[in-house]
Amino acid sequence: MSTPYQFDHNAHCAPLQETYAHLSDGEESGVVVKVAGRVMLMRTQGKLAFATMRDLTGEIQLFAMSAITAEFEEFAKLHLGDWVGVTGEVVRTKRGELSVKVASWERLAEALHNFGDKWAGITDYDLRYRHREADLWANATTRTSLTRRSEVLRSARERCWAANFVEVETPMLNAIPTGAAARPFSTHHNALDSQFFLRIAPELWLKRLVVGGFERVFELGRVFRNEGVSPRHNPEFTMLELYAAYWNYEDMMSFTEELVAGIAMDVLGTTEVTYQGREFSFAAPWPRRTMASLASEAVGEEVSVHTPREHLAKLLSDRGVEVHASWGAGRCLSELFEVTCEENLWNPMFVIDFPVEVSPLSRRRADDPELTERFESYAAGRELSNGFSELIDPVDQRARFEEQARLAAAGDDEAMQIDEDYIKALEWGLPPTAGLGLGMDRLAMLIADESNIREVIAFPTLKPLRD
RNA sequence: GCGCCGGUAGCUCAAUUGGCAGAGCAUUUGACUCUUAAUCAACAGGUUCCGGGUUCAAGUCCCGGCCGGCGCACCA
Repeated sequence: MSTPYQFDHNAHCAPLQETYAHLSDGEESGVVVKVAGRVMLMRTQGKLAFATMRDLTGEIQLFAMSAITAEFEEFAKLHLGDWVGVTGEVVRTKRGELSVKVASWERLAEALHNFGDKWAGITDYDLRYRHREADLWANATTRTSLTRRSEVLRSARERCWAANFVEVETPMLNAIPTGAAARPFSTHHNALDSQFFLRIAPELWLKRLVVGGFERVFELGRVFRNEGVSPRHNPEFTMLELYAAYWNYEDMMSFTEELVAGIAMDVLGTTEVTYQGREFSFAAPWPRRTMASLASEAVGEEVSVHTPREHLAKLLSDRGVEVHASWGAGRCLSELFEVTCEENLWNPMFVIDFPVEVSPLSRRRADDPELTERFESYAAGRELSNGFSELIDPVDQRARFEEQARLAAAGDDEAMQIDEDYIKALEWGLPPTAGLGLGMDRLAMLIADESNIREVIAFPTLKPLRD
């Protein structure tokens, strides 16, 4: 059966429901519209048929009568899920349901599979994730969560544009995977006969653009990390990274809290959110606490990056953490913070002043060179963003990279590699600059009130089926 | 990668101690001029994820594999 190549629809369900809310039972509007969508339910009754049709915006009933509907018998045999285009008058039935009284109709496409049980929908995770197109019709929460994600991305972009950040794109195929501590995916370019890695962060490229004179840049894009899959981790995820010349990390924290609160405002109309049954507020300002003070509070004694390394190591092993020989006091303090504090940080908060040992791209604090001007924001027990005053000194940067290379040699497969091109870029002069990386999937989870990252990713990474 | 749990009709789910593999919806056929998950009647629908094993008998017990959920690890 051939189907049309085109259909001129001129109305959507939800606006019709609104426009004709005043029609009383049995009243006819006299207005003919053309609507299109999928048949979700069908109730036939002899020479009448009632279908529930859904489009992007909502649902409306299609009211067919053998007396006035062309090809009535065929209409009554439509399958659940079939796409139809319908021309008819907007009426309200005697029983009060706003309807399009079908004069003529066309089947635009046939659905060979249904969209699950018409009451329970589709619940099987495997089916939902592998065939999101069906899940989207079967489950309203899938539609709202993915829509929220889209709105979060739109809001973030518009707010960056409004703050005079220029949107740029940097390479995803990188000869050296760098800018974060993570294991990369590798691939091969045939014509160049070269190994490439999918980027784990766009950070160094973006700072090179600042060297080049773009004072404010941002990139909203995918990064790839070859690590575990969990309800909070997808191998490819979306990060907003931005850099502002002449700012320090204090400026960037202010921008971050305003940005996130603004996104919540744009998408939800409020900064007060309920996540998994617990409330919190995105409203700025967010508290700023040093890592050392939070860790001290948690362990019940004063600790800092200057606490003897062996004492920090003991506090860690007391808590069941295996301490590696290569860890210095800074790494130990950072680990101590993570095991004692991280998951308790429910309300949005900035954790600041990270040890230089775990921050190879951050600028040292002027008053304490063992610490950096670095922050991470936390909400609902999860890291949401990471930012710092950028290290602009090429000599110090080379020393940091060399330290990373030593860690790599000692078996740390997430340590960074030395990037000579980046050091050369710094030698041309990076002005004082602050940067931010914000995990957009995590933010979308908070906004959409989803506990699994896959619910805010249309097609999450799954193991291919094989046999 | 490790641990726990799960996989039964297209979808949602049953199946007692190891004892004939079932229901609702969808599909097919029929009835019905105001239905709302319409209703009523009937037909059909199965490699119980895959492969071995134990047993008179396996959806159920054992071993291996595949895929998924959750937790841990890694990480954002």
